[in-house]
Amino acid sequence: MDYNFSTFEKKWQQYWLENKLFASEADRSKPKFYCLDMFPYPSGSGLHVGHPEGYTATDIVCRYKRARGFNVLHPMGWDAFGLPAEQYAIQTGTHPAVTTKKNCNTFRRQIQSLGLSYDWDREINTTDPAYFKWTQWIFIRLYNTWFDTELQKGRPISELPIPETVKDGGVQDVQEYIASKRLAYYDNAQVWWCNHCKTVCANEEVLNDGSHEKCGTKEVERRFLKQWMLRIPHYAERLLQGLEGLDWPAGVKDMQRNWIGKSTGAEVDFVVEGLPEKLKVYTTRPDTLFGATYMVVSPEHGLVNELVTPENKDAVDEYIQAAALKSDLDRTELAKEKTGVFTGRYAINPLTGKKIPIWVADYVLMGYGTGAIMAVPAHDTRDFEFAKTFGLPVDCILDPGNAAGELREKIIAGDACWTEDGAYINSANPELGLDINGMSKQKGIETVINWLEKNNLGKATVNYKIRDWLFSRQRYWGEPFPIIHWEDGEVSVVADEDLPVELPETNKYQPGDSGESPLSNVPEWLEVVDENGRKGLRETNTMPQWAGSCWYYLRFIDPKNDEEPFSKAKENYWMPVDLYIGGAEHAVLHLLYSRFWHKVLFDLGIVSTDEPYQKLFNQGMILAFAYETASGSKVTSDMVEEKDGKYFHTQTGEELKQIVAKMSKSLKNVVNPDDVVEKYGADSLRLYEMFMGPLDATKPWTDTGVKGVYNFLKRVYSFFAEKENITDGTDDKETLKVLHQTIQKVTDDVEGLKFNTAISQMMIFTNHCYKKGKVSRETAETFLKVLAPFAPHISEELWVQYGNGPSVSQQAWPEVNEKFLEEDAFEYPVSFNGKMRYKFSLPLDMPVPDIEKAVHAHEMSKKWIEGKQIIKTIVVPGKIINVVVK
RNA sequence: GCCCGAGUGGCGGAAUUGGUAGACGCGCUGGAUUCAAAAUCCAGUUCUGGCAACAGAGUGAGGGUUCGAUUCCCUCCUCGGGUACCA
Repeated sequence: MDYNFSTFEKKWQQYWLENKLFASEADRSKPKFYCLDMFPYPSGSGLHVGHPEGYTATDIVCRYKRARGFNVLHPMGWDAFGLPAEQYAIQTGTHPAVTTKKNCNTFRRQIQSLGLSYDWDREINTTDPAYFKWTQWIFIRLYNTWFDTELQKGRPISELPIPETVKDGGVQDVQEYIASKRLAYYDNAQVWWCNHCKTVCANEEVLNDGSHEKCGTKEVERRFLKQWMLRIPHYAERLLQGLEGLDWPAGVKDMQRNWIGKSTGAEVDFVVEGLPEKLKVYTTRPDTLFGATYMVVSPEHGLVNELVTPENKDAVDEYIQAAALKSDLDRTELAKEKTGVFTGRYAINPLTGKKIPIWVADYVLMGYGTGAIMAVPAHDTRDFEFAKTFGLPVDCILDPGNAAGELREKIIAGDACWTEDGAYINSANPELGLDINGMSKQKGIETVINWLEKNNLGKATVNYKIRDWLFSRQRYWGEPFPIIHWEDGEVSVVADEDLPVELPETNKYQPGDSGESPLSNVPEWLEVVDENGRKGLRETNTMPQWAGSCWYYLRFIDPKNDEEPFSKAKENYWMPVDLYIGGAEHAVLHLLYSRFWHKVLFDLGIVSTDEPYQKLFNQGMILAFAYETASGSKVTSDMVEEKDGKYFHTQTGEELKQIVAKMSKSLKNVVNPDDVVEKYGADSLRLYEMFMGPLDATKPWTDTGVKGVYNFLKRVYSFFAEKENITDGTDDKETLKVLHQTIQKVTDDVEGLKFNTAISQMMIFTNHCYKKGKVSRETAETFLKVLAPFAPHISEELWVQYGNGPSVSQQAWPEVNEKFLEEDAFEYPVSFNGKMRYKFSLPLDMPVPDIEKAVHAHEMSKKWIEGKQIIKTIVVPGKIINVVVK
């Protein structure tokens, strides 16, 4: 019986589609399971083999869950706004919508060719006005929400209390006050600008090396532009706390915690000589205040002009200008050498009463804390470097004790820096009633904060690294903001009933050099007039690509609703997402943004859960083998030949080294899923993607590996399609045991997302069938039910060959019968001093003393016991026997 | 620098409340089938020594706990990911 997958794979895909076998509706009588894939950006190059990895995993889980009686929601859609389609439009004049539609069609065809059990009636597209209408609707909700820090909760802007002092200032002041509290606001912001893409980008889109994540060029710089921002830091604590109850990889939680960057410390006010203003600093080490020997303000600090004395003005101005011209990249690249300049001004250390100089230096960032620090060079490495560079005093106030070893003397002398715990020295001022000498770090911090608060010089403070989210782009192909700027300065949102604000037709997609969006070139769209004849301009920025993916999981619940984003009853049934699988590259941004929006919607009573994604799993990257010469230069795969496990250049004959690298066109090692489906079938592709290794591991693709699973399916087909192999009788004990072990193992492994070992168990079962030659029809059908989630096409095909009606996908999952797994004897491995020497079968119910006797008397034991003394014998029933001899 | 994760045959990988290291697959070797090849089926395959029985070594390196360690603890090395003047 030949395994001609191509004769039936298409047939079954069509059957599933036409009969809507995987469509689901909210149904309270059944338990629900919402299983979500991170939806793709439909690029022009089509699916790569990384996509089906996660999709197959969720598909197996969904098919399994259905068989277990769950009502499964398993949707797919397109995150289709984005730069490539727009770049293509600039080059060719093709409207991005046209390109997008074409790419979506390719993606849909490719995904459907893998037999994935999506409910295609729920397909969504972020670029569809019927979808982004609601993205705009949510933006309006963000705009009309403020965060009540007291309640730690977002509330409607109509509930915002306006202080009397603000009211006294008039309407303008009230409007400004309200604007300052909205979660979405419009402001002049220093932002990253990419000269290549002609748009701003978020901080997080600019990589460490100063290149833009999206285009890879280093043409990014700082600019001041009017921008939309979202106040995500208000939700920092909620976003941090919310992680606790989630079933997410620990690494992703760590990365989010890291990104939020909570730190606790204190704000301290320093008196400045000759100025009425105090200089406020933030420090996590208020305990080291006795050691503060100078202060630093960032070049952008608001007080710099007051601080600088006339004789130092030129030098400081020059420094500030130079710092402003430097990109952040330059600042960090030159991080090894600290720069700075003295303002000429002194502050007073509140504990020592000493005059300490105030410097300006760019190692202090304006965006964190108060933009000013107290410098404790003896106990902070950055301050230490700075102090050494500029010859500032280093006063040690913490004795490291023996922990520092030989370093200790240098530290105490101020010639080295110590940031760990120790015992304080020189840290007392009897006049002020403060003495922390001898205390440990923890105690010291508490004591100093208490003292500062009592004396009104400072207070305990919490700080977060997370910044406001830059939420606008100067591009065409994105969601328009539902915002109008009126000629009198008022900013208003478009009324809900006037949504969506659609994109205008244009043929000029090229953004301006100074930050104008292409939308500003379309006057008939841009200019509006209200009923009173007041003129206004629409917001010409568009939303970033993150916007559409922030809430798509909610739209899947009710994708065709044009009255509301989704029905509340349906949301209540399906949420939260029970399993969310996607790449680790979204560990921070997408998942954090999405959680933020969700929490706002939760606070406003629009969704019923505080968190959107209950369980998250990251599939690993699929890599490919690549080849390089001894000097490290890469060789494309078509120039490589293998001989006896070694690799050689086909032209030069040079021996090459096999390495593992990302698939890339330049290395010519990209694997196209279409080719694999064509050659080996969809079931083989699915099975191989799962068999390669653990789902979360990065692993290299090999064609021989695909052949391996293809061979397995071929064996399955030729055995189970051969009528002579299938009997009407019953099976022997051994076969039933392997069958039920297989049900057990596959069940456990699917629950644990360990598909590779599930497949290996199915291989063991198949090998067993070959050894037996014949199995009962009942056993064969049971096996097909187990195989079906992994290789659905072949399972359907064999299922009907047994005279069953379609479909195996609608059969209940088989139950394990423990009776077939029970054993009455166990073949014990017998060890002597921990080394296994022989095996010995004994009844499982044999008492331990009898086992010991039997082992000591065993023929094979003689050799190991002779001339030695038995110290003891360890028997773990059903596991192992170990005899300790001497 | 800091925070995660991972190092197991020729290769992908399996096994962890501490209990037979190398399941399953690839590759390789031998056999059957064939005029022959492909395909398929069967057997073998951690390394070293030995015809074999068997013995010794063995999960990145070194140390420790234990009757017993791939699994737990300490020190170190290598690789991958994240992050970096965040006071």
